[in-house]
Amino acid sequence: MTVRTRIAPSPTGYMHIGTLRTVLFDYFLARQGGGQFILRVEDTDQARLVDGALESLLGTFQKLGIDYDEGPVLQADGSIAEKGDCGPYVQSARLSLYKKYADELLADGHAYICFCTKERLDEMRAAQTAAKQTPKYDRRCCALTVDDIASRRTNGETYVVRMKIPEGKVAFDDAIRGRIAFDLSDVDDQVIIKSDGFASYHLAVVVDDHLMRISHVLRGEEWISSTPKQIVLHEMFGWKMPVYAHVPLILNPDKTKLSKRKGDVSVESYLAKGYLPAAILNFIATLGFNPTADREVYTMDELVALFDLTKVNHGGAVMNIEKLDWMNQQYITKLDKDALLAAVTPFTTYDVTEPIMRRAVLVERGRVSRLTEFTERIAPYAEMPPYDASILIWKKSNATDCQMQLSNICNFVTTTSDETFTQIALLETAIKAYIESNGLQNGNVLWPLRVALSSAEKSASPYELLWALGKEESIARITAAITKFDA
RNA sequence: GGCUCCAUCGUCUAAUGGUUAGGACACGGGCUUUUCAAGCCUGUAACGGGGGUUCGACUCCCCCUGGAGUCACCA
Repeated sequence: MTVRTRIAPSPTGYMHIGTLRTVLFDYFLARQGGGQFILRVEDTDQARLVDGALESLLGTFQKLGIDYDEGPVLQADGSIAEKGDCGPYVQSARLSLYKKYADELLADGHAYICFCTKERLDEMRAAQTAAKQTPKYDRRCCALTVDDIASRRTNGETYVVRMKIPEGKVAFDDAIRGRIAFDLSDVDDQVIIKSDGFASYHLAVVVDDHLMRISHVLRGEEWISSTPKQIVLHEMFGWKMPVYAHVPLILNPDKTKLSKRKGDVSVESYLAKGYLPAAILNFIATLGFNPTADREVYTMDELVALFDLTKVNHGGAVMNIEKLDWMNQQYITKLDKDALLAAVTPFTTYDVTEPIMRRAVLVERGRVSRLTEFTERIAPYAEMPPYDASILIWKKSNATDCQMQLSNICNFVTTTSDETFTQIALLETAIKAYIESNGLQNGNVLWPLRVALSSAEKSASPYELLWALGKEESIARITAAITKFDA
């Protein structure tokens, strides 16, 4: 069987972190078996439409580097096209299709027209809730005659179409959790066509999954309880059910479903905070799924090869941001130079193609866990911040010695070859040889040198600083430090 | 409240009847080191409770407890 998975987000303007994980699992499943991964957009709620939301969603797929085989595509000129032969892939363009299938259900007696107003429904639910009953539609409109319905429709009364849930039990085999059963007496007569003529989720998803030949439906755990409605719909149409797999929820620190109120829920916000796409992908893919027992970092190819639906955890997972930070740092460290510079560019106003700033980024990369931290870290390389002369003095030394050491090292740096300045290791060797041959103490020389170059008590090593700043700027900074003692 | 799902360190997780219950993040200590970071070594820390089944349960079954999700003309 060819695996055809799909993700079906509603276009809200951002990609939920939970959606991303489902995307990843869909992607892994499709890619490991030569299947297809399909993107479908569920925009049947007119009230929630957001301008430019689809473009933004597609843009996020591009930024993450996740490709799909069918669905809407954002083109270079900003317009949206589609690929695949099961289109359209946007539900608002499929209305006539849903209408047709709803009519079929109506004709077969599997659905009925309901004129009940929102007010009546609200009252009914309030009463049921007060009586500690599960809120459910009371089927009053089932009693309507054909003539009643015809006249009320011609009078312009608005109505919805509800599916008529039969009696009995229903069950399915979840690919992650195993068999899950429900009693249909607990299931409400779901609205399948809304009064504005749009299909509701339940009808649209069943029709689309069937028409698009979806073999595996991966979705969040919050959908488990609505699955019986979709099973019933499949039975009414006589269609084969896809395999369902409900992935566990991603949680707030308090273990409730991840929500905007309690933290960042969008992939875009993590991107904006300076997390690398690769780190986000790695981190989210291994939330609730553990490929091997002894490793944390995986490439997408490894994940595709190792992914196994039956190994997906059943319980929800709290996002451990500190671990994401750690993982991001791992990825920043491994980035090749050009990729690092390209990644940092959007996050800083400094020109990282300028030699000193470029080297500053390379030196500071090991001390940064998010891209947004670079600006602050490389600022001292662009302009020497003011500092107090007292911090130049090594704890085991004094001002007189400090000034002398700086003068001497300044002379040494002046006579150091340009060739030596091309590599951190060469600088380190040269400085250490200087200290050794003059019978000096590391601290007496290295501490003031480093502070003179960085202006800070905590910083990169003097060798890294010398390399990043270059000979000329280094000498200028050391000279400035020496004169501080004369003031 | 009904229905459904879930349950190993603080967090993410490994273990598929027999382990000193392993790893990662975070935290503590140490090494390295001029400082910071990184790296390396190392420490603290978990099977929710009760019954079964079994020679033997983290692993299988039941109950309890706890947590979560869901009960819309939102998806």
